[in-house]
Amino acid sequence: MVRGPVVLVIDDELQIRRMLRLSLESHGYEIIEATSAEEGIQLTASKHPDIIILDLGLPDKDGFLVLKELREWCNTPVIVLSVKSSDEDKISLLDAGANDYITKPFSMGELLARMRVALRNIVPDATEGIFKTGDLLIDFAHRSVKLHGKRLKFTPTEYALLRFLARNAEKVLTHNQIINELWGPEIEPDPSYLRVYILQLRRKIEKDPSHPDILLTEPGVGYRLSLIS
Amino acid sequence: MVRGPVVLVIDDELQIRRMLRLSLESHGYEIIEATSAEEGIQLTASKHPDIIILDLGLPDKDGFLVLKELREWCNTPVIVLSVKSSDEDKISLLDAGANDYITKPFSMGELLARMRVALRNIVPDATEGIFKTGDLLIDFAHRSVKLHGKRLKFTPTEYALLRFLARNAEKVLTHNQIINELWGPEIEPDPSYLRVYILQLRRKIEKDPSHPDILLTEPGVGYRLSLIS
DNA sequence: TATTTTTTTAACAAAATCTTAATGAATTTA
DNA sequence: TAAATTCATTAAGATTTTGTTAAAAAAATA
Repeated sequence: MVRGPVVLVIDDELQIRRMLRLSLESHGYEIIEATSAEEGIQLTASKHPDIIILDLGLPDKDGFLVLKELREWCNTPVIVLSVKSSDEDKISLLDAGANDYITKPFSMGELLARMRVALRNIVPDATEGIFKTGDLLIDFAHRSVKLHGKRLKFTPTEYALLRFLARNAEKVLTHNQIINELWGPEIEPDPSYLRVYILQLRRKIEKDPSHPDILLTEPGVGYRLSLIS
Repeated sequence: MVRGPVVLVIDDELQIRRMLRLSLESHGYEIIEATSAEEGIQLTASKHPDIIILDLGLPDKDGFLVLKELREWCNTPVIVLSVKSSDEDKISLLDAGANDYITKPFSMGELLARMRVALRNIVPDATEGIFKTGDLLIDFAHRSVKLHGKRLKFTPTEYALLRFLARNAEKVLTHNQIINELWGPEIEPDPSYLRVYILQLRRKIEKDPSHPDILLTEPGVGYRLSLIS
């Protein structure tokens, strides 16, 4: 028996969940349901759905934040459902990583079609979930970094830098690319304090910070996180 | 200079084209316009746009057929614009390969956001941006150069020179062409230190730097990177 | 508010790169 | 063949970039 794609429906309204379950199952999908943001995030981590339908207006957390949190470590397609909303909301959700945005009431046929679009556009991502190089292990879902099995602490900026480098392992990232990623395009790209952060990361993850094995300098260009088997 | 993504707008209405051109250009896109389906298909083939905005209701051909035809040979993202339409039309267009569907009148912000979604979902072609000759392999996206699978280091100028030569493999490049590319047109074209860099490259990529196989001298003219199978 | 943590700035040391110049080898020209 | 031109090679000083430290400023936490 061929198992269809697994859909995670995150919605607190029973009506909608029931309706989606019926329609989706009759189209060969397998359904998982979450009734809160927290549960939704947990199920995403544990069940690895193929696609997520996220209703806005959950009781426990703003949909925008849910998406942001998900996108920190996974890029499963997300289709956002919402009663109605301003253009700004739509835009910010799409930019936060939503694949599509559908306004209620919607036609089931359209939702199904847009799900098919999202599923066929899946970007294969090698660095999903867990990253490993040498003795360093990063678990994006739990925002945890371990060296020799021992957990390390990172400030938000340090972690953002490490994550960006890890997501682009073996790729040379220019100073500007890194600064844009961390501080946004408005900030004057002054590499001077990028160096400070690089040093701080090296002090935490390298055996000998002045002779790095993992976080390498590419002189005149930027930095690169190397993959060590 | 960074060139923005190239957008092909296929629309017969001057008003819409003008509006899109203004907005998109102000957001850094480069615009190509087609006023008919036929022209749109031709321009897609000749100009290789990064994304296509296809208005339905073209005079010469049904939008659905245009999309079908495009999808036979290319998978550039297509966003469909349309005045209004039935759910079935939407669904059949999405299933025919459209990445998104927007109903007129639409908010420019939303169109831009959905374009960003479509552009970030593009699956990068792994073999694109990779150059190979003999045992030498250059990955432009990663800025990595490997010889026998071992990564080599290059200074910014060395890399710029190697990249320029590789991008123009088998072509004889004059001293002036190379110097213009690397140091800009203001610099007095003195070939003397181009030689220094050529030597440095040879030392890194050639088996026997004094009898180069790859980076060849064309006496009296310039240099050439040869392709070895 | 006081304390701690994190971010940002600034200054100097260290390292890498760029540029120049000088010399010998190879090639072309007279 | 000798002279002239072009090319290869080396090395060293100048310049730019990066590493490192420490302290001030800002933000978060108690």
